[in-house]
Amino acid sequence: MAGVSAGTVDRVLHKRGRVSDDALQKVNKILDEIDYKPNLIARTLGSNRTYRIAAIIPNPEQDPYWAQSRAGIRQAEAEWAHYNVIIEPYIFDLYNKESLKEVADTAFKANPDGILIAPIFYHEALPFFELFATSLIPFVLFNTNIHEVKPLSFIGQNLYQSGRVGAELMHMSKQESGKLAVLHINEDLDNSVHLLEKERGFRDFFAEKNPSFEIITLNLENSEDPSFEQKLMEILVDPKLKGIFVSTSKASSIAASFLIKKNKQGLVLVGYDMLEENLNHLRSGSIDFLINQNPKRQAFLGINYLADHLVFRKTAPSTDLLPLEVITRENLQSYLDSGIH
Amino acid sequence: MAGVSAGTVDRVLHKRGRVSDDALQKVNKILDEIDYKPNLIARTLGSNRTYRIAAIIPNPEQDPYWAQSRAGIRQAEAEWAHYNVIIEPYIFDLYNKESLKEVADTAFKANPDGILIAPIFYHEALPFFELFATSLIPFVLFNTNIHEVKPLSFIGQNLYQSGRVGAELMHMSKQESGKLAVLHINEDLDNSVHLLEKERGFRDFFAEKNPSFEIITLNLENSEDPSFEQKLMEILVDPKLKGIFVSTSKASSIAASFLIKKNKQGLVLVGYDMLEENLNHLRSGSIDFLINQNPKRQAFLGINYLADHLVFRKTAPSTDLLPLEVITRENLQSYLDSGIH
DNA sequence: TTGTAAAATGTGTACGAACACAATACATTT
DNA sequence: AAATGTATTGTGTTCGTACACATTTTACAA
Repeated sequence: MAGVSAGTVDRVLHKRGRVSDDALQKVNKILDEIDYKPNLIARTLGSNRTYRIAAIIPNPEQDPYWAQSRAGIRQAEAEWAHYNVIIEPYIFDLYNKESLKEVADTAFKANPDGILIAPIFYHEALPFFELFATSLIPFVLFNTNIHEVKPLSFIGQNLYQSGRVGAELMHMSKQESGKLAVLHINEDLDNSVHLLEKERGFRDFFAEKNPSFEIITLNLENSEDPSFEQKLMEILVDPKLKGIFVSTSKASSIAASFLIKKNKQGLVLVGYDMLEENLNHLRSGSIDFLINQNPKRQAFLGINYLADHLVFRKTAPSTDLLPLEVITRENLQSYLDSGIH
Repeated sequence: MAGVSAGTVDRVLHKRGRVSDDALQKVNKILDEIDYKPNLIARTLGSNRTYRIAAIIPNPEQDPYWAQSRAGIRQAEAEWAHYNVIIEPYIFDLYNKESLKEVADTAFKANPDGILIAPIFYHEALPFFELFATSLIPFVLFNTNIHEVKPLSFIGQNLYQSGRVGAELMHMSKQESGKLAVLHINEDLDNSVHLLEKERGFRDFFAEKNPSFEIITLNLENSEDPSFEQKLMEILVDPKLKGIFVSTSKASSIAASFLIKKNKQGLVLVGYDMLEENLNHLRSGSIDFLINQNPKRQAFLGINYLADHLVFRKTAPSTDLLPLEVITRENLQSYLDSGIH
């Protein structure tokens, strides 16, 4: 149509240079006129290349939360296998910050076409993003946002709002004023910034809606700690305590088990995530609500955004904040039945 | 590899016949050995055909609920455009059963490759499914299930469980016993079967968990009906009334507006769906909870299943019951932000 | 005018299938 | 044995693009 060969059109389309101004004009004119859209199918067939995506995540065996992320990656991998997209997992130790560095380094040296990473250790992860950027390797963050870097995409949740939802649920089920506890169980100080965001949302909600509630914070480093039980007990004995908001997924079932052990009833317990143990507590009534952070879907989407970017040149959303799903006893099954939705 | 030509392999792969037993054996042996998986990309390129999907739905302009379905179809259409999948909408009158028949007939005569239908009029829709089946046109039902027919897929929700969730939410926020009203506003008798499913779930929950609640049912045919206000008022004046469970999306905001108009406060109102009006009531507090039926996603998935079936020969789930999402004031925005998720 | 390198352009094949059509093999009839 | 028909098998083109490579044009110096 433009009176030039396919080769020239190809050069224009891919900006490979080596095209005269004259030809460039002619081709672009036609391209514009016919509103040319490349056939993505033919493109992937033609280029016939394999894309490798490195997935840098904590060891799934150390925490069921991360096992769900792993599952999401697996699912995405299956869907993209047809397009010659390969996922290479790089697993680091959840309790060892140095391990993240080593693993990320290995991943980088493998020179992948894209990187998905859960940068749960801020300081250790930070230097890598420059590396990725200068090497022009697109990378996607999930679970933990790091605002300074500009990833292809971040996938997670609004933590502040998440805390507000937790507060709302608690307020809903306990109208009479009293005492509420925010419980953090976390061995990592860096990560506590994120947990504090949830707490801030939680407190803000009550400050606005019902300041008569007294809210206390309980920071526990480790559930295996000998002082753990004692510290938790101090708070639980207070008869005015109406509810507990637990800021992490693993801790939710720990807290619930503790309540059962101490035979404390009538407390509202709001926790996080659909881990097997949490679900059991939800079913039996020792946990009242779970807010679903959907680690599976987060990782799934992360791979999707990368693959779509690589294979189809689609633009990924710079941030994708997943809905704050409220899981109760009655809607639980519907969530389990519906796959990743 | 099997010592035969590509043509013979093609015949074996597609079961076109005209292959000797000998060749069949040889090809199948190799196919099995190398675990042959067709390249779906190359297949769509090679076959180079266009698929037409007929979408038979109520007029989106008559109801915001159906407007959301329409939006879901649009979104799916955009994603499948690359694969030469075309959606042809067939719109029928939400308030005219005959219209469904006419429109479905037209759709069928256009001889589409697949059909998505919201069969809200049971009797009128029923005969078409035989037609579709004998013509070997795959069809997907959404919103309303019709058990007798065997569609490629049904997409909807567990209505009984949905009622239970509504009850659970109400019970959560009103511990003191009292009276509760189930409100149906619906001009269609057939459809009321579905609403009754929700009611059954609602009642069952309280029967199990707290039988001391008295539950009454209010069936209203039309909000424009002159007796509408009077009938509703009769119930509202009862000081023991603690909450209202509204079984349809459109009615949710009608009920909320009514409460505001009559200045009734302190009632828990549980309704359905993220329609604009409902969201406003949720934000202002006149609606407490919405259960999201996700009409947009239902239709979106319906097209997806059909297109995946046609283009990639993927097997669709015979039924896909979407999660019963609980929308509150605090998590509302997160749902709005996250697209179709 | 010629030579030469760089710039610009064109050509051909591959990607992995689908499908139309040609060609061959085999059995049966004459 | 030739002719015919049918069953089986093979070949070639196409889909829309990517990319390697060949070819042509241009600019400039000798």
